[in-house]
Amino acid sequence: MARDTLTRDQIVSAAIELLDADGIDGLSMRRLGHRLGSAATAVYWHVEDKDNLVGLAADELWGEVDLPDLDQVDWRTAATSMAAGMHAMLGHHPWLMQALSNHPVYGRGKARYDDHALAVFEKAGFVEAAADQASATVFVFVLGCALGPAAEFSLTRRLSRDKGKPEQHLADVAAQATEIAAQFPRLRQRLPAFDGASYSAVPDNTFEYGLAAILDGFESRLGRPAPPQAPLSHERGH
Amino acid sequence: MARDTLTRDQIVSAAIELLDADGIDGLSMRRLGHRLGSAATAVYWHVEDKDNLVGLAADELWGEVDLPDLDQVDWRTAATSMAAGMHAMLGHHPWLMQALSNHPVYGRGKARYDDHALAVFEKAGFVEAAADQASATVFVFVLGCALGPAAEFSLTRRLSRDKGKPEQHLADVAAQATEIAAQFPRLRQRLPAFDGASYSAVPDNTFEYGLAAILDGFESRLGRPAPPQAPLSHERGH
DNA sequence: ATCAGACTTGCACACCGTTCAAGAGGCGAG
DNA sequence: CTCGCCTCTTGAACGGTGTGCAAGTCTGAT
Repeated sequence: MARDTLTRDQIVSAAIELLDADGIDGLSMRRLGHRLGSAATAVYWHVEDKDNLVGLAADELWGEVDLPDLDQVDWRTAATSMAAGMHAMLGHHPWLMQALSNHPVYGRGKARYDDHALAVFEKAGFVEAAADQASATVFVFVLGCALGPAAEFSLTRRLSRDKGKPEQHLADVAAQATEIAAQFPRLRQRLPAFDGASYSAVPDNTFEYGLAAILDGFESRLGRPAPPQAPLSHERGH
Repeated sequence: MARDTLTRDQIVSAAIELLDADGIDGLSMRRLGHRLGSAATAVYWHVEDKDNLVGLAADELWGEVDLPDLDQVDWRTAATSMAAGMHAMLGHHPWLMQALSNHPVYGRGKARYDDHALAVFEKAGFVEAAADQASATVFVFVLGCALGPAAEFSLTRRLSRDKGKPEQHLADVAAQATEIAAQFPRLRQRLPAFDGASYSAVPDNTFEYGLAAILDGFESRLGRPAPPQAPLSHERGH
């Protein structure tokens, strides 16, 4: 074995560092190679693809979320803890949302998380498919929570690359905001961030609020047998 | 005014067609120019940026979601209808998730949707910030639901570009799946799609199920005064 | 000492978003 | 009619990207 030979793990963790620092656009194979002290194309021996690489990176991070001990806590705190862990993880690595929207992640780390989540809802008393659905519901909710911040992060990174742009962008957003405020008085009244800065329809504590609401819904559902429900139409009428 | 001059609207709708057909990687300025019968760079006179362009496209689509008449239906059906409209829209344009994770969308169309959603939850009886939070909760949930399909779409598009890859990818996924199934028996038992194809932890009807659960949670919340709730820690302990 | 294989390298290709100076075309003023 | 202006388009060019490929280097076993 050559003295200085690359490792898949080395590559992945270097990639994660680059991704955390500069977002998904900041990771180029050449930069990664430079970081590793190797030629850019050396990576291709250990990893099939760039997509594959960020997939590995993503799965690595899934594996690092710590999981609650189900014998120690009730299902609701367990679920809350798992959601919080995932939420925090997505917050620390905003590029993940871009990665996940580009390429599905199947991997050991992700499976580990899913498995534990399933166990939580089985413990709660959900039977069969209901456990899958309940688990997926909070999973999907947490993902959605991460989207806004991820977009903001990505935008900020991009703006800070060419300086001078930020203030022009702020001006654009402010103009947009006042135009919108004029047309939709309810929005102006509600969203305090409407005078300039950034306007987001998602308040900061949506995660806590929404998660609590979802778990409330689960509890009320566990009390009574599940009512039959017709699927909604996914097609827009016109 | 020159006879054949480009319009912002022309550009945006052409961009949407390209995006729908080939995903976000399939939209290149040169292809767009070709489609419009112009040079690639002509677009830059009407639009600042590529990011800007897909932002406009996204907002256009927000504007096309049809909104329920709040005088005709109760709040729960209204909320369900709005969520379904958004869900369908995201399903028809899978590239949107990638766009949204890359660049926040502020625009008239989005504002219109947000405003109406707010009205729904005001009608439901949510007061002040609670309306924002409730609205944001289902918003964020629907976004999360769209992530998986979006990723799948993007992957499929990419695979079908270079042929021969698809079957190799399927083989990889299948191998991965059996390895995972061996390690996590609970997952194998639960997820039927584990024998090959694609493995997703999110069942098909998660949208209907989760939405109903969320709205259940809202109803139980509307019944009693909101309990005080401490914010969860966003930091991982270590 | 030799040979096979594991790994690395540099070059090359095709494509990308974007800039910019130069050009073309219609329109109002003279 | 014609001139100049302003709006809009163009083609070339730049620096960057992911990746394929033939050639090279190093290491450990024979």
